[in-house]
Amino acid sequence: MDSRKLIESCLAGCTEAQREAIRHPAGPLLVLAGPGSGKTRVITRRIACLVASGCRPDDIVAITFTNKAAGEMRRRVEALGVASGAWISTFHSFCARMLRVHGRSVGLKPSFTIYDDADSVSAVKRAMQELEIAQSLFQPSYVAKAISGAKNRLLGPEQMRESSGPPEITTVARIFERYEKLLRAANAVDFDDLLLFMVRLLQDAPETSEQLRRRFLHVLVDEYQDTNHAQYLIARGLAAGLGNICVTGDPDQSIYGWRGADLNNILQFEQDYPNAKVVRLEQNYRSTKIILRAADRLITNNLARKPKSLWTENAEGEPVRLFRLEDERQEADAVAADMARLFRDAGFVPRDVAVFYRLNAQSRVLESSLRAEGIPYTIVAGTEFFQRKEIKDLLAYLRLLDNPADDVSAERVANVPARRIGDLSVKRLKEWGSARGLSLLDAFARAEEAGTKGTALQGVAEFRRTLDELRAMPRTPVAKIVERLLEAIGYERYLASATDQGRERIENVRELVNAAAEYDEAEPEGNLLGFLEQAALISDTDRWDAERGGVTLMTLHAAKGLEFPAVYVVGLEDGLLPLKRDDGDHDLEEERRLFFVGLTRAKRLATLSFAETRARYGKREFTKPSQFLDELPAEIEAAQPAESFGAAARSPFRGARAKRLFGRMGASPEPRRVRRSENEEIVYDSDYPAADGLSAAIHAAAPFKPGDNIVHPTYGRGKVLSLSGYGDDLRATVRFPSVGVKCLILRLARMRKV
DNA sequence: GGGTCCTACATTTTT
DNA sequence: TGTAGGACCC
Repeated sequence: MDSRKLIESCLAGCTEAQREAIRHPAGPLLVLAGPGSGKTRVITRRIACLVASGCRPDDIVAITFTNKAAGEMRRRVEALGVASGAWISTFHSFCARMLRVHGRSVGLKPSFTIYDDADSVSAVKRAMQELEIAQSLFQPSYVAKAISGAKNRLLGPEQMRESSGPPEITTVARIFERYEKLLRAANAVDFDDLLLFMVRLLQDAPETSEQLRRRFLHVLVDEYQDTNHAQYLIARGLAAGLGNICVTGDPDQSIYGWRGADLNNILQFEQDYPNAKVVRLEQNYRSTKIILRAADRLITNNLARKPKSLWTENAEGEPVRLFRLEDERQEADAVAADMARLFRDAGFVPRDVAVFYRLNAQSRVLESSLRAEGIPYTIVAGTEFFQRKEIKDLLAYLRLLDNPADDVSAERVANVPARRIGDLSVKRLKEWGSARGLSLLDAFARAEEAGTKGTALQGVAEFRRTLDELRAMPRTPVAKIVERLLEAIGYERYLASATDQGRERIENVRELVNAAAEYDEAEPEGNLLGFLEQAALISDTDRWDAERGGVTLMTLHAAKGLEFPAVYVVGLEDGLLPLKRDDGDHDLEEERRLFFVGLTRAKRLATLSFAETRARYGKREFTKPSQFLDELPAEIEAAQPAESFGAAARSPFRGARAKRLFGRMGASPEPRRVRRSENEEIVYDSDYPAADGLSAAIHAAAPFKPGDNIVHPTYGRGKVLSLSGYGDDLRATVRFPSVGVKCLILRLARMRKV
C-alpha cells in the first residue's frame, strides 16, 4: 500500500479532532480524551500514520501502564498493517529492557533480578532482622509502602530522614538504607527501582542518555494523568532530543494519586512544553445522553481539572436509577433482584453487567445475594498466578541460576522442599556470610567452614548440587529448565503430600511449564532472564475478560478502561464513597473522579444505590447519602428495586423461583475467583448446566459432542459430558480422570478428539 | 512439618 | 465481622 493511501485509511471514519491528533506531524501534543472518546484508536492510528509518513517503527516508543493496554495497542497497530516493530510496552518493562542493555553505566549488572512487592516485603523483613528491629514495632508491609512512596518522589533514605515526618521516620529511613544495601548486594531491583535507574540513566550517564535521546524519534505516553514523578522524568528525558512527545489522558480519570501519580504532570503539560498542541476528544461513543450528562455534571464540581464538555450522538437512554435500602444486605439483594429482572425482561445477559464498589470488603454481601438469586458471577481480585507460593518457589530457583547473589530467593527455597536445613542453620550461615561480605549461596558453599554440621550440612550440599546441575543447562528452551527443576527437587511429589490444596498447586505448576513453553515459542530470541522478567511484570487481571462468563464484580479502581452495557455502583454513602479514613485523611476530588470513572463505564444503564445503615468492622452504623448524589442532575430517578428472589431463596422455599427463572444459566455454587491460566480456558470449578433442547441445533454443529473422548494439553484424556453456550462462548463440560469435571471454553481450550 | 488456636488488623493496588 | 499470620504444640 502506498503511503498516501495508508494515511487516508488511518484517518477514515475519524472526527476532525481525532484527525488532528492522528496527523500532528511533530512537536509536543496533548490529547485530552474524555471517557469513551476513541483514545486508543487515535494512538494506534497515529503510530501507523507516523510510519506511513516515513518514520521507522523501531524509532517509535509507546508507553502504557498495564500489560493489557500494551497488548491491546500492539494488536491494533498490527491490525492496521504497518508498524509492527514499534516499541509498545509498559513503563516498567520498557525500563527493564533498557537497563538490561545500559544498566552498567548506573551500576546495574545485566542479570539483575526484579523483585515484586512480595519480594520487597521479604527484603524489608530481612533488613529489619539485621537491624534488630522487632516486626511488632513496624509492620514490614507498612515500611515497604513508605519506602515505595519515597522512591516515587525520588527521595533516598537521607532525604527521608530529613523530611518532616513522624518521629519514627528515622527508623524507617534506617530500614530503607539497609534495604537498598540488600537489594544492591543481591543484584536486585524492585518495581520503583526500574523507574529510578532509568531516570539516573537519563540524567547521570551523559553518553548513554545522549544515545537514548537520539534513539526514539517519537515518544507516546498513554494515561499520562497517572504518571508519577519518575515516569514524568523518563518521558521528558526520552523526548528531550526532538521534543516529539505525545501524551494522552484524562485528568478526570486520575485515580492513583495515593500511589504517587501526580495530576499536575498532565495539568501543566502546556507549561512544560510551551509550544504544545492541545486536542480535546469530547465526543463519547459509549454511553447514553443521560449517563453522560450525569457524569459531566458530577465532575464539574472538581477544581483540579481541564474543562471539557462531553457530548454524544447516542440515544437519550434510560434514566439513571437510585436505590435506597435499609442495609447492605438489602442493598445486595436489591441489586441481585434487579439484575434478574434485566435478564428476564430487558434482554441483558450476565456478562453485560458489572457491579462496582469502593472497597473489596463490599463484595461479600453481593456474592451471597447473587448466589441466592442464582446469578453467575466473577470477582476480579484474588491471588495472582505469579504470586502463588508454588510459583514463587519455582521462580526463586530459576532466578538463582543467573543471579546467585539473590539472597531473598536463596533463603526462600533453601529448605523447599524440606532438606533438613533448619531455620537456625540458615540464620547462622546468613550471619557468617554477611560478616564476610558473602552472599547466602557463597556461605552455603563454605558451610563446613562456617560450622554447619550433620543433616543440615548434607541438605546444603544437596541444595547446591541441584542448583549446579540446573546452572549447567543451556538457558533455553526455558520449559526444559523448568521441567528439569521440577524433577530435580521432586516438587510435584512435595505438593501432593500437602493434601487438599495440593492438586490445585500441581495444576498451577503445570501452568508454569505451559507458560514457559509459550514463552519459548513466542520469543525465539528469548532466554531464562527474559521469561523471569515477564513473570515479574505481568499480573493476571490482564487476562480476565477472555473468560468472564457471569456478572463482573470489581472495585471502582479496577473498572478503569472497561465498559459494560449495565453498571451498578453501590455504597453511595458519605464516608464510603467518598471514602474517609479513620484519620480523616481523604482527597475528595479523587473520590469524585473514582465515581466518575464508574459512571462512565456504563453504556446503556446506570444504577446507583446506598444503604441507610452499614456494618463496618462488625459495628452497625447509620449512614448519610453521599454528597455526590446531590451533585448529579435532578433527573436521577429514585427507583423501587424489584422484589428480591434472594430473600425468598434464603427462606424454606429455597431458590425455587430462582431456579425456574435462571435454571439454564445455572447458579454459582462456589464463589469463583478469577482463576488464571496461561491459556485462558478454565472457567468453572463446578458443573455447568447441560444444553437444553433449544440449543441442541447449535451444538450439533460443534466440533465435539457429548460422549466424545478428547485429550487436553494440561489435563490429558477426558470425556465430554455436555455442551453449553454458543458462538464464542460455546463450552464443553468434560470429565478428566486426573482432575475431575471442568468446564472449558472451546474457542480457547486446545483439546482434540481421540 | 503441619495443624490449631489466638490476636491484631482492616482503602483503592496499573508494575 | 472476617482473616491472615504468628505462636505453640504434637
